[in-house]
Amino acid sequence: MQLSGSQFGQISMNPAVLKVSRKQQKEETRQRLIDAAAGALASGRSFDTLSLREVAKLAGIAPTSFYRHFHDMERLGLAMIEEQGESLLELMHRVREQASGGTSLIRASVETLFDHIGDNQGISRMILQESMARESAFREAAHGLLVTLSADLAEFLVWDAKERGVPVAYPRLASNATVAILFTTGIALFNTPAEHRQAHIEATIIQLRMLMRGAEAMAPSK
Amino acid sequence: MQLSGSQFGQISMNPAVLKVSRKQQKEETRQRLIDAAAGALASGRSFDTLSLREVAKLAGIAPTSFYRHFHDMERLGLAMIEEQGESLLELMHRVREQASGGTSLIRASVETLFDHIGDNQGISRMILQESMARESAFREAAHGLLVTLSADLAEFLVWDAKERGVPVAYPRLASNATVAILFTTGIALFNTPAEHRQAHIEATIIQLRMLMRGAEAMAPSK
DNA sequence: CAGTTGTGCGTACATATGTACGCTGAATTT
DNA sequence: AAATTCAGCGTACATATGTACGCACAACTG
Repeated sequence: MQLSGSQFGQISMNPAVLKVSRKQQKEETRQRLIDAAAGALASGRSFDTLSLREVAKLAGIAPTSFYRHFHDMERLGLAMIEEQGESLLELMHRVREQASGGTSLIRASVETLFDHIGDNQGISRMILQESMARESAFREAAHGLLVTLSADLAEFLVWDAKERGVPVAYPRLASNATVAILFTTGIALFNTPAEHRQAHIEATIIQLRMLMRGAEAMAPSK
Repeated sequence: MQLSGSQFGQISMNPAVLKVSRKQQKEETRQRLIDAAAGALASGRSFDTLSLREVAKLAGIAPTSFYRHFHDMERLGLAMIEEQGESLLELMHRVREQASGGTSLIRASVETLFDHIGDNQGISRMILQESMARESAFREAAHGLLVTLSADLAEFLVWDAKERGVPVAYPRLASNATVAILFTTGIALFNTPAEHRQAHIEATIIQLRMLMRGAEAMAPSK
Protein backbone atom coordinates (compact mmCIF):
# COMPACT_ATOMS: atom_id res chain seq x y z
CA MET A 1 0.00 0.00 0.00
CA GLN A 2 1.44 3.29 -0.94
CA LEU A 3 0.99 6.02 1.54
CA SER A 4 -0.12 9.22 -0.07
CA GLY A 5 -0.33 12.47 1.75
CA SER A 6 -3.96 12.87 0.93
CA GLN A 7 -6.70 10.58 -0.23
CA PHE A 8 -6.40 12.29 -3.56
CA GLY A 9 -2.71 11.66 -3.83
CA GLN A 10 -2.76 10.85 -7.50
CA ILE A 11 -4.13 14.20 -8.46
CA SER A 12 -1.78 17.01 -9.29
CA MET A 13 -2.39 20.01 -7.15
CA ASN A 14 -1.18 22.53 -9.64
CA PRO A 15 -3.82 25.12 -8.95
CA ALA A 16 -3.80 27.17 -12.10
CA VAL A 17 -3.44 24.59 -14.85
CA LEU A 18 -5.66 21.82 -13.58
CA LYS A 19 -9.14 22.73 -12.59
CA VAL A 20 -10.10 19.40 -11.15
CA SER A 21 -13.77 19.96 -11.18
CA ARG A 22 -15.81 17.44 -9.33
CA LYS A 23 -17.63 16.20 -12.39
CA GLN A 24 -14.42 15.82 -14.27
CA GLN A 25 -12.84 13.93 -11.43
CA LYS A 26 -15.79 11.60 -11.07
CA GLU A 27 -15.87 10.85 -14.75
CA GLU A 28 -12.18 10.02 -14.59
CA THR A 29 -12.62 7.53 -11.81
CA ARG A 30 -15.58 6.02 -13.55
CA GLN A 31 -13.48 5.49 -16.63
CA ARG A 32 -10.76 4.00 -14.48
CA LEU A 33 -13.24 1.42 -13.24
CA ILE A 34 -14.26 0.56 -16.78
CA ASP A 35 -10.68 0.29 -17.89
CA ALA A 36 -9.80 -1.85 -14.92
CA ALA A 37 -12.59 -4.27 -15.72
CA ALA A 38 -11.68 -4.28 -19.40
CA GLY A 39 -8.09 -5.03 -18.51
CA ALA A 40 -9.06 -7.95 -16.33
CA LEU A 41 -11.28 -9.29 -19.10
CA ALA A 42 -8.50 -8.88 -21.63
CA SER A 43 -6.17 -10.95 -19.53
CA GLY A 44 -8.54 -13.85 -19.62
CA ARG A 45 -11.00 -13.44 -16.79
CA SER A 46 -14.67 -13.89 -17.48
CA PHE A 47 -16.92 -11.05 -16.51
CA ASP A 48 -18.93 -12.84 -13.92
CA THR A 49 -15.99 -14.09 -11.98
CA LEU A 50 -14.96 -10.48 -11.68
CA SER A 51 -15.74 -9.17 -8.24
CA LEU A 52 -16.61 -5.67 -7.27
CA ARG A 53 -13.73 -5.65 -4.82
CA GLU A 54 -11.26 -6.77 -7.41
CA VAL A 55 -12.26 -4.15 -9.94
CA ALA A 56 -12.14 -1.49 -7.27
CA LYS A 57 -8.67 -2.57 -6.27
CA LEU A 58 -7.49 -2.52 -9.88
CA ALA A 59 -8.93 0.95 -10.31
CA GLY A 60 -7.18 2.07 -7.16
CA ILE A 61 -10.20 2.92 -5.08
CA ALA A 62 -11.75 1.44 -1.96
CA PRO A 63 -14.37 -1.28 -2.50
CA THR A 64 -17.12 0.81 -1.03
CA SER A 65 -16.30 3.71 -3.31
CA PHE A 66 -17.41 1.59 -6.21
CA TYR A 67 -21.00 2.43 -5.34
CA ARG A 68 -20.42 6.10 -6.05
CA HIS A 69 -20.23 5.14 -9.71
CA PHE A 70 -22.25 1.99 -10.32
CA HIS A 71 -24.99 0.36 -8.37
CA ASP A 72 -23.45 -3.06 -8.92
CA MET A 73 -21.25 -5.00 -11.30
CA GLU A 74 -24.05 -5.53 -13.76
CA ARG A 75 -24.38 -1.81 -14.26
CA LEU A 76 -20.68 -1.58 -14.89
CA GLY A 77 -21.03 -4.23 -17.55
CA LEU A 78 -23.94 -2.43 -19.13
CA ALA A 79 -21.93 0.77 -19.27
CA MET A 80 -19.09 -1.08 -20.94
CA ILE A 81 -21.35 -2.57 -23.56
CA GLU A 82 -22.94 0.76 -24.26
CA GLU A 83 -19.61 2.49 -24.66
CA GLN A 84 -18.34 -0.23 -26.93
CA GLY A 85 -21.49 -0.22 -28.99
CA GLU A 86 -21.21 3.42 -29.87
CA SER A 87 -17.64 3.32 -31.04
CA LEU A 88 -18.20 0.09 -32.92
CA LEU A 89 -21.16 1.37 -34.88
CA GLU A 90 -19.39 4.57 -35.71
CA LEU A 91 -16.31 2.66 -36.80
CA MET A 92 -18.17 0.45 -39.22
CA HIS A 93 -19.91 3.41 -40.76
CA ARG A 94 -16.63 5.14 -41.31
CA VAL A 95 -15.16 2.11 -43.04
CA ARG A 96 -18.06 1.92 -45.43
CA GLU A 97 -17.70 5.56 -46.33
CA GLN A 98 -14.00 5.34 -46.92
CA ALA A 99 -13.82 2.06 -48.78
CA SER A 100 -14.02 2.49 -52.49
CA GLY A 101 -16.94 0.55 -53.95
CA GLY A 102 -16.98 -3.14 -54.74
CA THR A 103 -15.30 -6.12 -53.25
CA SER A 104 -12.58 -4.37 -51.30
CA LEU A 105 -15.30 -3.33 -48.92
CA ILE A 106 -15.62 -6.75 -47.39
CA ARG A 107 -11.91 -6.88 -46.83
CA ALA A 108 -11.78 -3.42 -45.33
CA SER A 109 -14.66 -4.20 -42.99
CA VAL A 110 -13.20 -7.46 -41.80
CA GLU A 111 -9.77 -6.05 -41.21
CA THR A 112 -11.06 -3.00 -39.42
CA LEU A 113 -13.42 -4.97 -37.25
CA PHE A 114 -10.75 -7.49 -36.34
CA ASP A 115 -8.35 -4.73 -35.44
CA HIS A 116 -11.00 -3.25 -33.24
CA ILE A 117 -11.77 -6.56 -31.59
CA GLY A 118 -8.07 -7.03 -31.06
CA ASP A 119 -7.75 -3.69 -29.34
CA ASN A 120 -10.78 -4.46 -27.22
CA GLN A 121 -10.51 -8.15 -26.72
CA GLY A 122 -11.87 -8.21 -23.23
CA ILE A 123 -15.05 -6.33 -23.91
CA SER A 124 -15.61 -8.00 -27.27
CA ARG A 125 -15.39 -11.40 -25.72
CA MET A 126 -17.69 -10.34 -22.95
CA ILE A 127 -20.31 -9.06 -25.36
CA LEU A 128 -20.29 -12.26 -27.31
CA GLN A 129 -20.42 -14.44 -24.25
CA GLU A 130 -23.14 -12.44 -22.61
CA SER A 131 -25.19 -12.34 -25.77
CA MET A 132 -25.56 -16.06 -25.27
CA ALA A 133 -26.39 -15.89 -21.60
CA ARG A 134 -29.79 -16.39 -20.15
CA GLU A 135 -32.43 -13.69 -20.19
CA SER A 136 -31.30 -10.63 -18.25
CA ALA A 137 -30.75 -6.94 -18.76
CA PHE A 138 -27.16 -7.81 -19.41
CA ARG A 139 -27.85 -10.27 -22.16
CA GLU A 140 -30.40 -7.91 -23.57
CA ALA A 141 -27.78 -5.21 -24.00
CA ALA A 142 -25.15 -7.47 -25.51
CA HIS A 143 -27.60 -9.14 -27.84
CA GLY A 144 -29.08 -5.78 -28.69
CA LEU A 145 -25.74 -4.51 -29.82
CA LEU A 146 -25.25 -7.42 -32.16
CA VAL A 147 -28.75 -7.00 -33.50
CA THR A 148 -28.11 -3.34 -34.12
CA LEU A 149 -24.90 -4.09 -35.95
CA SER A 150 -26.72 -6.65 -38.02
CA ALA A 151 -29.65 -4.38 -38.85
CA ASP A 152 -27.25 -1.63 -39.75
CA LEU A 153 -25.40 -3.93 -42.07
CA ALA A 154 -28.61 -5.14 -43.65
CA GLU A 155 -29.60 -1.60 -44.43
CA PHE A 156 -26.28 -1.04 -46.08
CA LEU A 157 -26.55 -4.25 -48.06
CA VAL A 158 -29.85 -3.17 -49.51
CA TRP A 159 -28.47 0.23 -50.44
CA ASP A 160 -25.33 -1.26 -51.90
CA ALA A 161 -27.28 -3.83 -53.89
CA LYS A 162 -29.41 -1.12 -55.43
CA GLU A 163 -26.30 0.91 -56.12
CA ARG A 164 -24.61 -1.91 -57.96
CA GLY A 165 -27.75 -3.17 -59.61
CA VAL A 166 -27.23 -6.63 -58.17
CA PRO A 167 -30.25 -7.85 -56.24
CA VAL A 168 -29.66 -9.56 -52.92
CA ALA A 169 -32.05 -11.99 -51.34
CA TYR A 170 -32.89 -11.90 -47.62
CA PRO A 171 -30.56 -9.07 -46.71
CA ARG A 172 -31.41 -9.34 -43.03
CA LEU A 173 -30.61 -13.01 -42.90
CA ALA A 174 -27.41 -12.41 -44.79
CA SER A 175 -26.28 -9.71 -42.43
CA ASN A 176 -27.29 -11.75 -39.45
CA ALA A 177 -25.15 -14.65 -40.60
CA THR A 178 -22.37 -12.25 -41.38
CA VAL A 179 -22.29 -10.94 -37.86
CA ALA A 180 -22.30 -14.48 -36.50
CA ILE A 181 -19.34 -15.44 -38.64
CA LEU A 182 -17.47 -12.24 -37.98
CA PHE A 183 -17.63 -12.32 -34.23
CA THR A 184 -17.13 -16.02 -33.88
CA THR A 185 -13.96 -16.05 -35.93
CA GLY A 186 -12.91 -12.65 -34.65
CA ILE A 187 -12.73 -13.93 -31.13
CA ALA A 188 -11.15 -17.21 -32.15
CA LEU A 189 -8.39 -15.18 -33.73
CA PHE A 190 -6.86 -14.41 -30.38
CA ASN A 191 -6.27 -17.97 -29.43
CA THR A 192 -4.42 -18.36 -32.70
CA PRO A 193 -0.66 -17.98 -33.05
CA ALA A 194 0.16 -14.69 -34.74
CA GLU A 195 1.62 -16.33 -37.82
CA HIS A 196 -1.68 -17.95 -38.71
CA ARG A 197 -3.82 -14.90 -38.24
CA GLN A 198 -3.60 -13.50 -41.71
CA ALA A 199 -4.70 -16.85 -43.05
CA HIS A 200 -7.72 -16.76 -40.79
CA ILE A 201 -8.59 -13.31 -41.95
CA GLU A 202 -8.42 -14.43 -45.56
CA ALA A 203 -10.59 -17.39 -44.67
CA THR A 204 -13.19 -15.16 -43.11
CA ILE A 205 -13.24 -12.96 -46.18
CA ILE A 206 -13.88 -15.97 -48.34
CA GLN A 207 -16.68 -17.08 -46.07
CA LEU A 208 -18.37 -13.74 -46.31
CA ARG A 209 -18.01 -13.64 -50.08
CA MET A 210 -19.47 -17.11 -50.18
CA LEU A 211 -22.45 -15.91 -48.25
CA MET A 212 -22.90 -12.89 -50.51
CA ARG A 213 -22.65 -14.96 -53.63
CA GLY A 214 -25.34 -17.19 -52.23
CA ALA A 215 -27.55 -14.24 -51.37
CA GLU A 216 -27.20 -12.91 -54.88
CA ALA A 217 -27.82 -16.32 -56.40
CA MET A 218 -31.02 -16.64 -54.40
CA ALA A 219 -32.36 -13.27 -55.49
CA PRO A 220 -35.71 -13.61 -57.28
CA SER A 221 -35.33 -12.52 -60.89
CA LYS A 222 -32.17 -10.77 -61.95
CA MET B 1 -31.63 -31.61 6.73
CA GLN B 2 -33.31 -34.94 6.61
CA LEU B 3 -32.14 -37.47 9.10
CA SER B 4 -31.55 -40.80 7.51
CA GLY B 5 -30.78 -43.90 9.44
CA SER B 6 -27.56 -44.35 7.56
CA GLN B 7 -25.33 -42.10 5.53
CA PHE B 8 -26.45 -44.04 2.52
CA GLY B 9 -30.09 -43.42 3.14
CA GLN B 10 -31.01 -42.97 -0.49
CA ILE B 11 -29.88 -46.41 -1.45
CA SER B 12 -32.35 -49.23 -1.36
CA MET B 13 -31.16 -52.09 0.72
CA ASN B 14 -33.04 -54.77 -1.08
CA PRO B 15 -30.32 -57.36 -1.02
CA ALA B 16 -31.29 -59.67 -3.80
CA VAL B 17 -32.51 -57.38 -6.55
CA LEU B 18 -30.05 -54.54 -6.30
CA LYS B 19 -26.41 -55.43 -6.37
CA VAL B 20 -25.12 -51.98 -5.69
CA SER B 21 -21.59 -52.62 -6.76
CA ARG B 22 -19.13 -49.98 -5.78
CA LYS B 23 -18.25 -49.05 -9.33
CA GLN B 24 -21.87 -48.80 -10.27
CA GLN B 25 -22.61 -46.65 -7.28
CA LYS B 26 -19.72 -44.35 -7.94
CA GLU B 27 -20.66 -43.93 -11.56
CA GLU B 28 -24.14 -43.04 -10.47
CA THR B 29 -22.98 -40.31 -8.14
CA ARG B 30 -20.64 -38.99 -10.77
CA GLN B 31 -23.52 -38.72 -13.18
CA ARG B 32 -25.56 -37.03 -10.51
CA LEU B 33 -22.87 -34.37 -10.24
CA ILE B 34 -22.86 -33.84 -13.97
CA ASP B 35 -26.63 -33.63 -14.08
CA ALA B 36 -26.67 -31.22 -11.19
CA ALA B 37 -24.23 -28.92 -12.94
CA ALA B 38 -26.13 -29.21 -16.20
CA GLY B 39 -29.34 -28.35 -14.42
CA ALA B 40 -27.83 -25.26 -12.88
CA LEU B 41 -26.49 -24.20 -16.25
CA ALA B 42 -29.85 -24.80 -17.87
CA SER B 43 -31.54 -22.51 -15.39
CA GLY B 44 -29.32 -19.68 -16.38
CA ARG B 45 -26.15 -19.85 -14.33
CA SER B 46 -22.83 -19.52 -16.05
CA PHE B 47 -20.37 -22.30 -15.50
CA ASP B 48 -17.75 -20.33 -13.74
CA THR B 49 -20.05 -18.85 -11.18
CA LEU B 50 -20.90 -22.41 -10.30
CA SER B 51 -19.20 -23.42 -7.09
CA LEU B 52 -18.07 -26.83 -6.07
CA ARG B 53 -20.16 -26.58 -2.95
CA GLU B 54 -23.27 -25.67 -4.86
CA VAL B 55 -22.96 -28.51 -7.30
CA ALA B 56 -22.31 -30.91 -4.48
CA LYS B 57 -25.39 -29.72 -2.67
CA LEU B 58 -27.52 -30.08 -5.80
CA ALA B 59 -26.21 -33.58 -6.31
CA GLY B 60 -27.02 -34.40 -2.72
CA ILE B 61 -23.52 -35.09 -1.48
CA ALA B 62 -21.21 -33.37 0.96
CA PRO B 63 -18.89 -30.75 -0.50
CA THR B 64 -15.81 -32.72 0.34
CA SER B 65 -17.17 -35.81 -1.36
CA PHE B 66 -16.92 -33.97 -4.64
CA TYR B 67 -13.23 -34.77 -4.72
CA ARG B 68 -13.92 -38.47 -4.89
CA HIS B 69 -15.12 -37.85 -8.45
CA PHE B 70 -13.39 -34.78 -9.85
CA HIS B 71 -10.23 -33.02 -8.89
CA ASP B 72 -11.93 -29.66 -9.30
CA MET B 73 -14.72 -27.90 -11.17
CA GLU B 74 -12.69 -27.62 -14.32
CA ARG B 75 -12.47 -31.38 -14.57
CA LEU B 76 -16.21 -31.64 -14.13
CA GLY B 77 -16.63 -29.22 -17.00
CA LEU B 78 -14.26 -31.20 -19.17
CA ALA B 79 -16.19 -34.36 -18.46
CA MET B 80 -19.41 -32.64 -19.42
CA ILE B 81 -17.99 -31.42 -22.69
CA GLU B 82 -16.62 -34.81 -23.52
CA GLU B 83 -19.90 -36.53 -22.81
CA GLN B 84 -21.81 -34.01 -24.87
CA GLY B 85 -19.36 -34.24 -27.73
CA GLU B 86 -19.83 -37.95 -28.14
CA SER B 87 -23.59 -37.90 -28.26
CA LEU B 88 -23.63 -34.86 -30.51
CA LEU B 89 -21.33 -36.36 -33.09
CA GLU B 90 -23.22 -39.59 -33.13
CA LEU B 91 -26.51 -37.75 -33.45
CA MET B 92 -25.43 -35.80 -36.49
CA HIS B 93 -24.17 -38.93 -38.17
CA ARG B 94 -27.45 -40.63 -37.61
CA VAL B 95 -29.39 -37.75 -39.14
CA ARG B 96 -27.28 -37.82 -42.26
CA GLU B 97 -27.82 -41.51 -42.68
CA GLN B 98 -31.55 -41.30 -42.23
CA ALA B 99 -32.28 -38.19 -44.23
CA SER B 100 -33.15 -38.91 -47.80
CA GLY B 101 -30.77 -37.19 -50.19
CA GLY B 102 -30.98 -33.60 -51.30
CA THR B 103 -32.19 -30.46 -49.65
CA SER B 104 -34.26 -31.96 -46.88
CA LEU B 105 -30.97 -32.86 -45.28
CA ILE B 106 -30.27 -29.32 -44.21
CA ARG B 107 -33.68 -29.10 -42.64
CA ALA B 108 -33.33 -32.40 -40.86
CA SER B 109 -29.92 -31.44 -39.52
CA VAL B 110 -31.02 -28.08 -38.26
CA GLU B 111 -34.13 -29.39 -36.61
CA THR B 112 -32.34 -32.28 -34.99
CA LEU B 113 -29.50 -30.14 -33.76
CA PHE B 114 -31.84 -27.53 -32.37
CA ASP B 115 -33.84 -30.16 -30.59
CA HIS B 116 -30.67 -31.48 -29.10
CA ILE B 117 -29.51 -28.03 -28.05
CA GLY B 118 -32.92 -27.48 -26.54
CA ASP B 119 -32.68 -30.65 -24.52
CA ASN B 120 -29.18 -29.73 -23.42
CA GLN B 121 -29.37 -25.99 -23.19
CA GLY B 122 -27.06 -25.65 -20.26
CA ILE B 123 -24.19 -27.62 -21.63
CA SER B 124 -24.61 -26.25 -25.12
CA ARG B 125 -24.43 -22.72 -23.90
CA MET B 126 -21.44 -23.58 -21.79
CA ILE B 127 -19.59 -25.09 -24.73
CA LEU B 128 -20.19 -22.07 -26.88
CA GLN B 129 -19.24 -19.64 -24.17
CA GLU B 130 -16.14 -21.52 -23.18
CA SER B 131 -15.06 -21.92 -26.77
CA MET B 132 -14.62 -18.18 -26.72
CA ALA B 133 -12.78 -18.04 -23.43
CA ARG B 134 -9.12 -17.45 -23.06
CA GLU B 135 -6.55 -20.18 -23.62
CA SER B 136 -7.07 -23.03 -21.16
CA ALA B 137 -7.67 -26.74 -21.13
CA PHE B 138 -11.31 -25.90 -20.83
CA ARG B 139 -11.45 -23.68 -23.87
CA GLU B 140 -9.39 -26.22 -25.73
CA ALA B 141 -11.98 -28.90 -25.15
CA ALA B 142 -14.95 -26.76 -26.06
CA HIS B 143 -13.30 -25.34 -29.12
CA GLY B 144 -12.05 -28.78 -30.05
CA LEU B 145 -15.57 -30.10 -30.07
CA LEU B 146 -16.74 -27.40 -32.43
CA VAL B 147 -13.74 -27.99 -34.67
CA THR B 148 -14.49 -31.68 -34.74
CA LEU B 149 -18.09 -31.07 -35.67
CA SER B 150 -16.96 -28.72 -38.38
CA ALA B 151 -14.37 -31.09 -39.80
CA ASP B 152 -16.88 -33.88 -39.73
CA LEU B 153 -19.36 -31.79 -41.63
CA ALA B 154 -16.73 -30.76 -44.16
CA GLU B 155 -15.97 -34.37 -44.86
CA PHE B 156 -19.61 -35.03 -45.45
CA LEU B 157 -19.96 -32.01 -47.71
CA VAL B 158 -17.19 -33.28 -49.93
CA TRP B 159 -18.73 -36.71 -50.10
CA ASP B 160 -22.18 -35.34 -50.75
CA ALA B 161 -20.92 -32.97 -53.43
CA LYS B 162 -19.28 -35.82 -55.25
CA GLU B 163 -22.42 -37.88 -54.86
CA ARG B 164 -24.60 -35.20 -56.39
CA GLY B 165 -22.08 -34.17 -58.98
CA VAL B 166 -22.21 -30.58 -57.77
CA PRO B 167 -18.77 -29.24 -56.90
CA VAL B 168 -18.43 -27.23 -53.72
CA ALA B 169 -15.68 -24.71 -53.11
CA TYR B 170 -13.85 -24.46 -49.79
CA PRO B 171 -15.79 -27.18 -47.98
CA ARG B 172 -13.91 -26.58 -44.76
CA LEU B 173 -14.72 -22.90 -44.73
CA ALA B 174 -18.31 -23.60 -45.58
CA SER B 175 -18.68 -26.08 -42.75
CA ASN B 176 -16.91 -23.77 -40.38
CA ALA B 177 -19.32 -20.96 -41.15
CA THR B 178 -22.18 -23.40 -40.88
CA VAL B 179 -21.24 -24.38 -37.37
CA ALA B 180 -20.90 -20.72 -36.41
CA ILE B 181 -24.36 -19.92 -37.70
CA LEU B 182 -25.92 -23.02 -36.25
CA PHE B 183 -24.71 -22.60 -32.72
CA THR B 184 -25.14 -18.88 -32.58
CA THR B 185 -28.75 -19.00 -33.67
CA GLY B 186 -29.34 -22.27 -31.85
CA ILE B 187 -28.55 -20.67 -28.56
CA ALA B 188 -30.39 -17.48 -29.38
CA LEU B 189 -33.46 -19.58 -29.92
CA PHE B 190 -33.97 -20.02 -26.21
CA ASN B 191 -34.33 -16.39 -25.47
CA THR B 192 -37.03 -16.27 -28.09
CA PRO B 193 -40.71 -16.65 -27.34
CA ALA B 194 -41.93 -20.05 -28.41
CA GLU B 195 -44.23 -18.70 -31.09
CA HIS B 196 -41.33 -17.20 -33.01
CA ARG B 197 -39.12 -20.23 -32.90
CA GLN B 198 -40.29 -21.94 -36.02
CA ALA B 199 -39.66 -18.74 -37.93
CA HIS B 200 -36.11 -18.66 -36.60
CA ILE B 201 -35.57 -22.22 -37.64
CA GLU B 202 -36.77 -21.43 -41.15
CA ALA B 203 -34.47 -18.43 -41.19
CA THR B 204 -31.51 -20.54 -40.22
CA ILE B 205 -32.29 -23.02 -42.95
CA ILE B 206 -32.33 -20.23 -45.49
CA GLN B 207 -29.02 -18.95 -44.20
CA LEU B 208 -27.42 -22.33 -44.60
CA ARG B 209 -28.82 -22.75 -48.09
CA MET B 210 -27.51 -19.33 -48.91
CA LEU B 211 -24.08 -20.38 -47.80
CA MET B 212 -24.25 -23.59 -49.81
CA ARG B 213 -25.41 -21.81 -52.92
CA GLY B 214 -22.46 -19.52 -52.55
CA ALA B 215 -20.06 -22.39 -52.06
CA GLU B 216 -21.36 -24.03 -55.19
CA ALA B 217 -21.23 -20.80 -57.13
CA MET B 218 -17.61 -20.35 -56.16
CA ALA B 219 -16.60 -23.81 -57.28
CA PRO B 220 -13.90 -23.68 -59.98
CA SER B 221 -15.29 -25.11 -63.21
CA LYS B 222 -18.60 -26.95 -63.24
C1' DC C 1 -14.50 -64.66 8.03
C1' DA C 2 -10.89 -61.21 8.72
C1' DG C 3 -8.59 -57.37 6.46
C1' DT C 4 -8.45 -53.78 3.18
C1' DT C 5 -10.43 -50.33 0.29
C1' DG C 6 -12.74 -46.38 -0.81
C1' DT C 7 -17.11 -43.49 -0.94
C1' DG C 8 -19.24 -40.82 1.95
C1' DC C 9 -19.64 -37.73 6.12
C1' DG C 10 -18.89 -33.63 9.48
C1' DT C 11 -15.78 -30.24 11.41
C1' DA C 12 -12.71 -26.58 10.89
C1' DC C 13 -10.27 -22.75 8.96
C1' DA C 14 -8.25 -19.26 6.04
C1' DT C 15 -9.75 -16.43 2.54
C1' DA C 16 -12.99 -13.70 -0.37
C1' DT C 17 -17.21 -11.23 -1.18
C1' DG C 18 -21.07 -7.68 -0.98
C1' DT C 19 -22.47 -4.06 1.51
C1' DA C 20 -24.12 -1.15 5.79
C1' DC C 21 -22.41 2.69 8.40
C1' DG C 22 -20.25 6.81 9.57
C1' DC C 23 -16.32 9.98 9.00
C1' DT C 24 -13.31 13.33 6.20
C1' DG C 25 -12.10 17.13 3.55
C1' DA C 26 -11.99 19.36 -0.94
C1' DA C 27 -15.15 21.34 -4.28
C1' DT C 28 -19.14 23.84 -4.83
C1' DT C 29 -22.95 26.79 -3.60
C1' DT C 30 -25.05 30.26 -0.84
C1' DA D 1 -16.99 33.37 4.87
C1' DA D 2 -20.16 29.94 5.99
C1' DA D 3 -22.88 26.07 4.67
C1' DT D 4 -23.60 22.23 1.82
C1' DT D 5 -22.41 18.45 -1.12
C1' DC D 6 -20.36 14.28 -2.20
C1' DA D 7 -16.25 11.16 -3.78
C1' DG D 8 -13.50 8.84 -1.16
C1' DC D 9 -11.98 6.17 3.00
C1' DG D 10 -11.77 2.41 6.85
C1' DT D 11 -14.22 -0.71 9.87
C1' DA D 12 -17.29 -4.36 10.49
C1' DC D 13 -20.10 -8.31 9.63
C1' DA D 14 -22.75 -12.05 7.64
C1' DT D 15 -22.17 -15.19 4.15
C1' DA D 16 -19.79 -18.20 0.74
C1' DT D 17 -15.89 -20.76 -0.92
C1' DG D 18 -12.09 -24.34 -1.42
C1' DT D 19 -10.05 -27.70 0.92
C1' DA D 20 -7.32 -30.28 4.86
C1' DC D 21 -8.27 -33.82 8.14
C1' DG D 22 -9.99 -37.83 10.17
C1' DC D 23 -13.87 -40.96 11.10
C1' DA D 24 -17.59 -44.48 9.60
C1' DC D 25 -19.07 -48.32 7.45
C1' DA D 26 -20.55 -50.89 3.19
C1' DA D 27 -18.20 -53.30 -0.44
C1' DC D 28 -14.63 -55.89 -1.92
C1' DT D 29 -10.52 -59.15 -1.52
C1' DG D 30 -8.11 -62.82 0.27
